[in-house]
Amino acid sequence: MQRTRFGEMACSIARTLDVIGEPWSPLILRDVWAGVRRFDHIQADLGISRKVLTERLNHLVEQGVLERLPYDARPRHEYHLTAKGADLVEMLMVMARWGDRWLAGEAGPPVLYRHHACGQIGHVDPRCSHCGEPMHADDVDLLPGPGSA
Amino acid sequence: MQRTRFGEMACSIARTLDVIGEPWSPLILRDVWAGVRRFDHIQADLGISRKVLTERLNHLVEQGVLERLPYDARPRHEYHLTAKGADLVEMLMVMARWGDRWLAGEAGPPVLYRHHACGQIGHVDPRCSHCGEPMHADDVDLLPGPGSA
DNA sequence: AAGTGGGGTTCCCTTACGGAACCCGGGGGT
DNA sequence: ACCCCCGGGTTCCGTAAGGGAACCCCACTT
Repeated sequence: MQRTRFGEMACSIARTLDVIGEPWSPLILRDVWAGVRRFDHIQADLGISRKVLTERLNHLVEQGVLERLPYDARPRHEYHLTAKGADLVEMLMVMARWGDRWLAGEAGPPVLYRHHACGQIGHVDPRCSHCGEPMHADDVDLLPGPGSA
Repeated sequence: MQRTRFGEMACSIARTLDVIGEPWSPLILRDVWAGVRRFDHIQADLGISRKVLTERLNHLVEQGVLERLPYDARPRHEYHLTAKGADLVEMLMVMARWGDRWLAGEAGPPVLYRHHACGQIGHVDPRCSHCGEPMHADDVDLLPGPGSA
């Protein structure tokens, strides 16, 4: 949606926004992740306009985040996450965690996450890939990397 | 920006998008996190229109993600992350990680993250808060929570 | 032959973005 | 005292994007 294209910036956050930063895109990914995979189901679930849903789905398919798969001999298809798209789900889980903490209020979280490995309800916890200790805002320094030109 | 307000939905992802989902907002938070805290500096760094920057900053302050702090006797101020805002930085780090993996290409990541605890270059790795094992798209089941009404 | 359901297009209206110009208050220089 | 600058916005206008509803095409089903 944005007039300014973020993809040109030397910033991985900006580039990521170019793929999934348009309005509705994260919610579409959430739906597909949660098993709502068909055009009309997504449209009904989100209340998004059909026009915009078409645009978003096409963009996400072009970007390799979703793929369109037939589920019938007729021209019927479903949207599925690719590996690239499945990798975005951690971003969704982090967003959900933040909303649970800061916005859910009295009622508590709308959705719980049960982790297969331990069978318990948990949430996502960002840790350093190197040492495994927590990795939050104040735990890192930013340095220019090879692609910083 | 979105016409439809996401805040009403029983979904923490949608509610989070209501706070930081408008175009430019994540990049503004990135700038403030990285130490670019003043109106004109952010404006120049992003190339965003002054009008939209004003709107975004006001919204982020209203939502308690940023605070406006004076840095001079004159009416001069800087924007800083609140605790609520600092907690969003993990989302930025996850987005950056995804962009680094899938979009950076030959040149490599534009920014490196050095973790204070271990002093090494690393990236954020989402793990289960309960057992500490990795938590990715296929590692969880979604269950209705207390706030699911 | 008429109906239905998935999956989109098309049209029109309104809202929000982008850009540039303008404004305002407090110093500082001369 | 006068003028200019600088941070931090506000105003105005043209254009592009979102929302909604109607329409369309195709492959069955009855």
